[in-house]
Amino acid sequence: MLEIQQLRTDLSNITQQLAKRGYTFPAEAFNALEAERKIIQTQTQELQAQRNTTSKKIGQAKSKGEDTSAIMTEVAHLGDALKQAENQLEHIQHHLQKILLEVPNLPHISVPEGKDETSNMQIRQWGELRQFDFDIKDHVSIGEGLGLLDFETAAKLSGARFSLMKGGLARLHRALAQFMLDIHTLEHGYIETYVPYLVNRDSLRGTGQLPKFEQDLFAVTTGGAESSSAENTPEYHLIPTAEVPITNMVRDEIVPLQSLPLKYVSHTPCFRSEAGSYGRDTRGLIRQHQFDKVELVHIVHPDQSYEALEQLVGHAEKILQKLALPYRVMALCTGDMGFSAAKTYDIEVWLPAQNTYREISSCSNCEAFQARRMQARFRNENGKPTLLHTLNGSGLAVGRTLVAVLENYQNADGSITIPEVLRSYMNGLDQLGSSGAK
RNA sequence: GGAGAGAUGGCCGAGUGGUCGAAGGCGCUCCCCUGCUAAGGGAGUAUAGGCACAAAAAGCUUAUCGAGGGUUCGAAUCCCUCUCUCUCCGCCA
Repeated sequence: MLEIQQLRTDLSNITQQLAKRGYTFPAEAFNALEAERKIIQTQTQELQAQRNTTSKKIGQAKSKGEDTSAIMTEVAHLGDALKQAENQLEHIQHHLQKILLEVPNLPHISVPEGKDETSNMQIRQWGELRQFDFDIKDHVSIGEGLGLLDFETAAKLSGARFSLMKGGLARLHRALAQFMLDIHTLEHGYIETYVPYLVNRDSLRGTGQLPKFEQDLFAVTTGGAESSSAENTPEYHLIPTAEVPITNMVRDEIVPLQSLPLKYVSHTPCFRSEAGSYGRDTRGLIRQHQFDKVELVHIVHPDQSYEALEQLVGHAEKILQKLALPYRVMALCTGDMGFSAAKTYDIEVWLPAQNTYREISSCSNCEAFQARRMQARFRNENGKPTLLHTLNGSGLAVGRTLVAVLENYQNADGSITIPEVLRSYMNGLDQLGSSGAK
């Protein structure tokens, strides 16, 4: 959410900046509402002041035992006028709020301008692409070839865009998550958290998923309850990312200055409806309704958020480096960034079978955008409550990392070499496949 | 799911219709006193918004005692709904 004062005083500039991301701010509607708001609010407050002073007078008179009927008739008509003004004001404020909640964040000055991903800018590249001397397979063929990846059964159990892993593959998946958690907690100083996977609407509004992106979420109703009618809106949604529960820990809080920065990591499943992505990435583990992710969140002093963003990306990169998976870091352009982000780096891992880099992490500085929605503040140097800055990033998406490991570490016989750093999590196993791992 | 109790400022806690944004205490800040890191005295100490203004300060003003609604000229206080916490019972991985 943007600051409304900024919109009042600096509208044309803001409209211009939002246009860079392809968002058209409804300036005329906003101005009209603001003009109306100003009049009605002033009027309402005047009526309230009038009511307050006369009520006080009545109180004073009564305590002296004086007759109050004269004053009483004076305020008799106040009530209706006041109620009407209050209703009108509330209506306008609602409308304004609705507009505000749907406006995306302003891009940081350093963000490259552009319409879509073709304008994203490569920042750096890491690792050597492996040369294969055999015909490589994609992760689906590899996993199914091993008999450890089974989309058919997953479809029977649930439907499209679900997966089922077994044996060594399921374990490798777990190993990856454990490995990531250990690096982030032991080497990068994050606090491990276990969080709810079902959250309420306030939380989703706080991080920006609601009200605009409800169709991307899964909603949950209590068993046996009336199916969700308009009145009966679902109480919970499945988290699309751990960013939601983690970041919302500071919602409506004022944290002490000394506790900053807060750095949290959590491994959770994520649930996304993938509405509007029909036909995209239908094969394999890349785009699933349910996937695991290790999420990193920073809650920081506003002066430090861009420094924190660099650190955050570095922490995610570290995982790929330790796994020896080649990747590149991209700065997203204005048109490709998410709703809440002021600046985003994507990390893209090399997938040899697709002969391309694919997104495996997205690290964003949301500045005060989420904090303003959440009223997440800290007590600053002068003791004043001040909005925090929030950042989040994947460190990393576990399923996609598994895809990268399968494809980059495949052998000619269809087996997989287990990356060195994961072997201690695999009971010392160094290969999945021919040597007979079940 | 059943029965009961509760939710007040950074914290504790008083307040059952009128001058209450809220006693008192603790904590914190500043000042005074004090031959010394003690004791004492004094002052201050919520947040968000609106108006006006070039801007800041000051000013005027509104809202907020878990949330929302209601009664009333007037609500922390009365009524209704909801949320959360605690105790006991039931059920449950």
